Amino acid sequence: MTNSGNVPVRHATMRVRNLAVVLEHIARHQPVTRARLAELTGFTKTTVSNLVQVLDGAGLVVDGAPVHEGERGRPGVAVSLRGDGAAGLGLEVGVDHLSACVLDLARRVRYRHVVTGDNRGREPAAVLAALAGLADDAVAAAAGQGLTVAGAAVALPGLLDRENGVVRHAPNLGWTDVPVTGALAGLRAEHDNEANLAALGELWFGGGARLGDFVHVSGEIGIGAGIVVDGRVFRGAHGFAGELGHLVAEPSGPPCSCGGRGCLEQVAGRDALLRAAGIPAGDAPLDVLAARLAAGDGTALAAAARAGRALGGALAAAVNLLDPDTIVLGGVYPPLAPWIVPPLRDALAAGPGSLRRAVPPVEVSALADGAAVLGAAGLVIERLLADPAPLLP
Amino acid sequence: MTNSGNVPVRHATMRVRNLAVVLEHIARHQPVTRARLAELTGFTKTTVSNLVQVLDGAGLVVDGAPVHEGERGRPGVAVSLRGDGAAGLGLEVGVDHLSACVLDLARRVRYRHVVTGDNRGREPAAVLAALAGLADDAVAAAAGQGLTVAGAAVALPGLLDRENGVVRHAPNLGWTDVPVTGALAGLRAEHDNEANLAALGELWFGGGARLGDFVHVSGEIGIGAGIVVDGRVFRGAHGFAGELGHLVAEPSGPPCSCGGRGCLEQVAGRDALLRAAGIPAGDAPLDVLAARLAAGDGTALAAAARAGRALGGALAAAVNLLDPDTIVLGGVYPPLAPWIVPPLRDALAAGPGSLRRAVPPVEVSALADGAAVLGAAGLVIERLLADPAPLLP
DNA sequence: CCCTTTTCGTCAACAACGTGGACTTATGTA
DNA sequence: TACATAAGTCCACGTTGTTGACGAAAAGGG
Repeated sequence: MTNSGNVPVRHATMRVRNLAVVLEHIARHQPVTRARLAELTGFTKTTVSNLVQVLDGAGLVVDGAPVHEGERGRPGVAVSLRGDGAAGLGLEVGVDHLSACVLDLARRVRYRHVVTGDNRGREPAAVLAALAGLADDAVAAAAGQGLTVAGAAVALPGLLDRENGVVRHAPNLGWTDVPVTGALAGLRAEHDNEANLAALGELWFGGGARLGDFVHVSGEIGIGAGIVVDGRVFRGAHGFAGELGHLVAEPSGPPCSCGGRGCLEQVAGRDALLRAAGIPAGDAPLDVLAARLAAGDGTALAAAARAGRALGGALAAAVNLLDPDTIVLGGVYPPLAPWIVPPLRDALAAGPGSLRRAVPPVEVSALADGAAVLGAAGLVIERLLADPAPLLP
Repeated sequence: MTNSGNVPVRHATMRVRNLAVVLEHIARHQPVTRARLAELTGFTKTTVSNLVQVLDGAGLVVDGAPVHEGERGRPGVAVSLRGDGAAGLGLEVGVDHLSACVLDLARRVRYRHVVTGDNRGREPAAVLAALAGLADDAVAAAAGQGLTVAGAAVALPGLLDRENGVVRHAPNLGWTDVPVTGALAGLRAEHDNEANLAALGELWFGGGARLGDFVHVSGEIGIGAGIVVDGRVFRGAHGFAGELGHLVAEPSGPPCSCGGRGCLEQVAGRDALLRAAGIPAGDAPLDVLAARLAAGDGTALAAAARAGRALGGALAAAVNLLDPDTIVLGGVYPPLAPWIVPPLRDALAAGPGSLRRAVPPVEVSALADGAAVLGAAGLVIERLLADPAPLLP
């Protein structure tokens, strides 16, 4: 009976929606004439003019120089997003870093800052205070470029209650039931899982034309998956969907903090991988791992192959249940891809699902660390473009 | 970049949408006064009156007797759906039956018919012709009650290309690349997987107030899952999501037609279960199985326990990836539930996912066979209620 | 160099639709 | 019988997209 999304529409609703339509097309096609916008949207030229006028009045767009699109005829006026208009702030609490990122309405990166430092031992309040400091710096830096931060999104590595802004359980930070709402003074903030936001980062900033249907594997200490369908994140009933890390990879494998046995992240997670490869904690252990793999170290190769097989098996289950178009590996995996992907592909192809059609291609994210912050900031922009009402006077 | 759903809104769009809002509220609250509709929807009384007038003109609703809701004041006029208005036709091609079902706009069952008979040996064309016959009978029967069938949906047991109306692969029917579009003369028909429609059947007709977030396990010869989130079916990128039957239940188990090994449906599917229990093909083998279980037959009990454990393991994976609120067992499982559910719950609870919160409750569908036809017909109604435009003059 | 063609953007009249308040009708209570 | 209360309708109005005409600005042809 729950048929959400069927809500009364009044004139004001119609207006906001149509403003969003025009704004999105402007964002997507950057310098665009009103005439072209009319073609793109299906509105009449008059309506486009009116809507653009409103957006202009709100300081979101500007008229630029005349441009010549066709062969003959009067040139149109290029409408563009204002570089000094609204912006979105992305923040990330990682296990070993905090980061911030500011995007303008065209999703161009305008500011970026990362602070490394282990957050595992610190009090949640101290971490959140440091994050708020980062946010203040970012807002100030944005203001220096004439940008007004209109909202924020925070990526957190754990299961969280988005409604109430509480981190329910973040095992790798050691957080349980930590309220995060209100940590950011005076900013409308939204909180989401790191894996979900990393997937959105891949959607908007990933190499090439990433279509809107994929599963992004976020390999960190834990392993999460961001499920993107038709350009939107699939979250399940409570927002906990995509917990790839606790699928069973080896039924009689090592015990996991979740109470299970042989969970994927005990085989293919960052720490498990390093342990199996015999690499001690230290500076840049992943670089060490990559070097040993390149050098042909047997222990390291075996660990990578085992991780690849385990990932492939878990992804076979994900393919059966979620039917993604593509699989993208992110997090710590890209540098290890040459050794992990082949066994992964084998396990994936051997697993069931071959019945239906070709197994989805496995790609490797070109994004370095920070897919999640980018996704977080991009999400703020997404929300603004979809509903510019808060930006109007 | 694919941000579907952001489409220009014009006056006509607004109207249709608002008509849908009012119509849905009428369907949901059956005899309702205009004043109450105004409260429910948030429209003014005037607007409600206008919208109801349009719906009345289209023959979708009627004014009934005056009703007295409050203590004092003028009584309101009860607006109801017309019993002799539009209807939805659901059809199902099962492995051993064909069935049809007609629902009115209030989703009341107005006609139902099942023809048993094995479809495995028959030509697809013959099966589809028989189905068309059933459809004709149903349309005629509906007409006899003053109902006009406005659309149809067909449930099919296999993977299908919904865009083009082609059954890509239905292993249990032996169909491959069978076009099903056009089989139904003069009816706008939609085709969908049996598991998806059975889940919708459970949503609309299942016992009690079934919330809009659950996974419905459709246990037949194959095992499919219908994933319902916020009242809508999750289909994945190509419409193949929910293929629970080919998750690996026993890594070194029996080979499967999909090319894998130890697939869930080779352990917990109908035929696998009967085979393991030592029950030969014959009349009502499931009744035989239930009887032997009740009698304490060791072989049967072992088979059921094994199936339960396998289901629990597969569902643990589904819980991690999909985060459902509830799990509902349907298809052949309800009569076997006393023997299958306990080991299933154990395996589900032991499996990972316990980290996040309580494991979702496992419920048993109260719907006998035919959840899929009901879901199919209900889907047609859903579409009509969400967009009554085709019904307007 | 002027004139025609083509395209862009705007303006004014118009139409669709929800809103607000007044008005009528029907019921109950004092 | 008088008054309060609630349901439903009527009419003037505001908002918003549409239609068609018009002026503006460029390119090509004679």
